[in-house]
Amino acid sequence: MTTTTKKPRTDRFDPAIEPRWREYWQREGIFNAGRRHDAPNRYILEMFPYPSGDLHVGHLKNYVIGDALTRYYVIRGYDVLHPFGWDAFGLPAENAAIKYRRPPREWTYNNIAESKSSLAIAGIMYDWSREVTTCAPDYYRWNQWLFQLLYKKGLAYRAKSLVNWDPVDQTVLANEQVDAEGRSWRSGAKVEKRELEQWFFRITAYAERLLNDLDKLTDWPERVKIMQRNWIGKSEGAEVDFPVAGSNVRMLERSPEGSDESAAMGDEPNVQRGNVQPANEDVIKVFTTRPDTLWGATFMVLAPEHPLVAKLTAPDKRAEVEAYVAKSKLESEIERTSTTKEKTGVFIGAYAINPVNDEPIPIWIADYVLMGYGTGAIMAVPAHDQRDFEFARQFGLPIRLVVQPPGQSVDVDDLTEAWPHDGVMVNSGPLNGVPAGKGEGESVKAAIAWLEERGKGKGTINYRLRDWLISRQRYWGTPIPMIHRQDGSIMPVPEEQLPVVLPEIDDYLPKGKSPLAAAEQWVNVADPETGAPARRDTDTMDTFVDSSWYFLRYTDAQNDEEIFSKAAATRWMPVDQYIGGIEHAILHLLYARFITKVLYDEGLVPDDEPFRALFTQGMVQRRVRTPLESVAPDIVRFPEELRRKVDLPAEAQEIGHARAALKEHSYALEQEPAQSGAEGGDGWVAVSGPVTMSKSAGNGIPVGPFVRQYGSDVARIVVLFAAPPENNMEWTDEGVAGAQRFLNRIVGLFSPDRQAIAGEARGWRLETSPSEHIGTSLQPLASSLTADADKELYRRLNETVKKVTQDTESFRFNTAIAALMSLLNDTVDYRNKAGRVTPVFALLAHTYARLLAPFAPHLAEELHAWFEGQGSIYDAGWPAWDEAALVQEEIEVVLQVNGKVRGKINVPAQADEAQLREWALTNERVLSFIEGKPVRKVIVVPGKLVNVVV
RNA sequence: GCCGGAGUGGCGAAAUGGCAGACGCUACGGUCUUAAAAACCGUUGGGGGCAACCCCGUACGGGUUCGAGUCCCGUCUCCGGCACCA
Repeated sequence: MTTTTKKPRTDRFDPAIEPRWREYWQREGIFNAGRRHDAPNRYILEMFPYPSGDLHVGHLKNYVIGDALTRYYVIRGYDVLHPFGWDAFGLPAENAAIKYRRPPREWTYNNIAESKSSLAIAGIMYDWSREVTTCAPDYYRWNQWLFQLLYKKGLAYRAKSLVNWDPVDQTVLANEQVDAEGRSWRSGAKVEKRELEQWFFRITAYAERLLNDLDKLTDWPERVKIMQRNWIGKSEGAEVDFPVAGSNVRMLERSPEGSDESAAMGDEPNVQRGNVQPANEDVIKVFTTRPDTLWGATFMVLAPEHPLVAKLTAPDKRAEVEAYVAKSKLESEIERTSTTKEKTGVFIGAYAINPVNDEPIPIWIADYVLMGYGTGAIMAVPAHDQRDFEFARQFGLPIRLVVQPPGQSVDVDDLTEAWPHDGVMVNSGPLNGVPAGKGEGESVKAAIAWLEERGKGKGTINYRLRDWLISRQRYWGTPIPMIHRQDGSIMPVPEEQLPVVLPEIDDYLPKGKSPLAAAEQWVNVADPETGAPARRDTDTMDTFVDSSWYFLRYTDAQNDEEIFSKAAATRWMPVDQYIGGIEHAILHLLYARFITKVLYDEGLVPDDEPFRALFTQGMVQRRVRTPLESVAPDIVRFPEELRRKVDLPAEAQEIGHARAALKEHSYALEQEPAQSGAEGGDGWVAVSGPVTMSKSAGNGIPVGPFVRQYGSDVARIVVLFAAPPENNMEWTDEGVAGAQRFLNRIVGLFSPDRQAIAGEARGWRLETSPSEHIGTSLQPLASSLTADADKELYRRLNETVKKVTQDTESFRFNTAIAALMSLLNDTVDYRNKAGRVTPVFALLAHTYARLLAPFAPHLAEELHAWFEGQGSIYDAGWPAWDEAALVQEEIEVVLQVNGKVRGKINVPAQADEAQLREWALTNERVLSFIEGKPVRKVIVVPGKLVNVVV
């Protein structure tokens, strides 16, 4: 694949042309925002990356998509904002710092420099004057300002929260750092839940708006919106107050004689009532989506962490309860929420009073009830909830049917599972006979009305969304700009003292609290009001805070007076097109929407949604070739001579063996590719399926070397053509060769004619009017065309302009490029037959360069220089198709008999229905398939087909 | 378990309800070359036929329609998200 000739060949795409154009674009500021003041705006944005250093071609995909769109809108005459920055705070820098004993800052800025140079080499163009780096004080200053804004608005608060605690390393762990057995990834110690004071953002206050406004986002992928809806997890129901019973209550029991009675008869509940004492002052609030089943609540379950557990536990149960609480504290989230686990729980020796019938019901604790959802307490209705049913069976608790399944009588003893479906209410006092359901006149609404009338509960809405825990006991992040005063109160660092600069420290290892706590000089401050000794908050912010508003900072990145000016935000926001990975479908996008709404409520941004359109691109994958031995031990037995060159037929059996063994590990057996010059493969390797390009998989192709050898334009075509951009795509050598061939063919077609094309163009030069939306029109030439071949090429050109335009705007880059390939094929044929440069061919050449501009920008600019000699192609305007030219004079119409294609005829395009019908019914081939049968019906679709039904 | 999405050649994929497989890759045959590579030309869903052509074919089973890859119902498989969420 490497060319041995040193001189660039004029009939091939030469990557050596690229650096010149990159420098030209940079110098001329072609892609800087604000270049066309009066033109309409576009804000195109790729999710900013964590600066990981050298980029590989997999990283490039995201940027290539954004770059293609940017170039498309620039050539169409828009004023485009296409900025870039770095999500530079975060754990990897800290881990590297711990490992290499160098400041995270140094490591981070080195990586930024490397990544930036990769982007430059690839010719991905940004307005670098707006670069944003989140670890720079002039950025995180505004992060701190934002924190204080939320604090002042009551949206930032401090509360205790359960976190994963590694008792060996004395540190807090993220959920992802705890394995399935609940052990720390680093120390291997059993992780505990520990309660710590943490900072939260009150995102739940925006839950309803975050949910409802999803409907406004018509240009977001449906699945992302669904994921956000699920995450917010709205459910409607009721909050019901269960008073706690005093002493002297008897447990709810099933009466022996009642067990075989049909519960469907609407009898009095077959239970005995205890002697109910007046309730003590404690009330347990319960959230339920099925308040109509209250009459079937036969016990209550609290989360082990529920605050009332300690208080309510009977003295004789205390030891047992405390043991259970301690045990569940040690369990990981994964263990605890495993659905296959058997139900466990402990009776705490206390009773609650069911408010609908004053029955005492026992209170249990169980880990299947989560403190984090609803109120951390449930009423258990075993007949109609599967979890409660399992719990009741496990511990012999009573089950009472209150929803009668339609058309069958049910004995609760025979139930094998709960009945969570519709039916008719029974055993439910005032609700008896009401249909079970959520609609008007149905049980849930009736139950809520009943509760509200009596002050025993109220209809309510519950969200699964939790408040956002933003404090981290970490070094490499934005310091939380708060001061803890002597009296225990907390106050913001005065605004004029911002930023609170992250101090330099030596030891980044967390030790139970933030590493910042060790920076005594930094921590100790004077109380801004009293001058008394006070201490800074030593936690840093979650990096998701940094990334929840960076797109706003781009609109006014140099502003050191405010976070951004309202005018700048109004000019550019919302982002017209946001591009990034699906992995951010929930957290980042939800947080960014939340912060934008907060700023909107402050009157700082013009729109309460940040991203008008969202595109989630697929990843770049590549197969990994590894020595056989490293895949599976059994492959080692593969005879040595077979791992070298082999005689296939003779050794087929062994090879088959190896192949089967490899398949078990999802690998394929392949002969090593021939080394250059050598004949055939000289050994065998195991080849994995396509896996995402990454440093850890070792299958990334570095951007720099690739671009120097093949060219950025080749990389772009590979990535954009191989598959629709939302799909994962496999990077292969064959794909690279195909892209190269495509560009070579373009150069091969136009290069020899460049002077003639430039000369031919003189008379009817394309108009260039950048501010015009539609671009330049192809029409001027149309009327002068006489030859059929010329007319056909002109039609194909217009057809292609239309397709490339529409496909580009709708992210179908693969089909846009396919259309360009197809037109190229036709044009090569045309040029060979014409034998000279005709006006239509020259027009095509000029136009083709423009159509190529979003996808192979360097070559497009080179072609433009050949043909037009001056200026950038991005100021030359985008071609508009000539709609009239798309109409063919003669078209092919398909003839069908009973829906099967039986022939085709060429007819004038204007032929009307009657004519088409006539031609079809007299067509020989059609007649032969009719075979004299009577014609029942003839369907004519003008311009398309005629279907004869017999 | 719940909620989504997707199943089309050897592969990546195309196809406003109207000629299934555009475009590309691979493979095979050919031209050029001492040879190879590159480039160029041709073939490439399956089956049948000397041929003109014919039959079958978009996961599976039904349905709607003159006509279904596309719409509807059911089944299977795969992928993704959530998951003891009361």
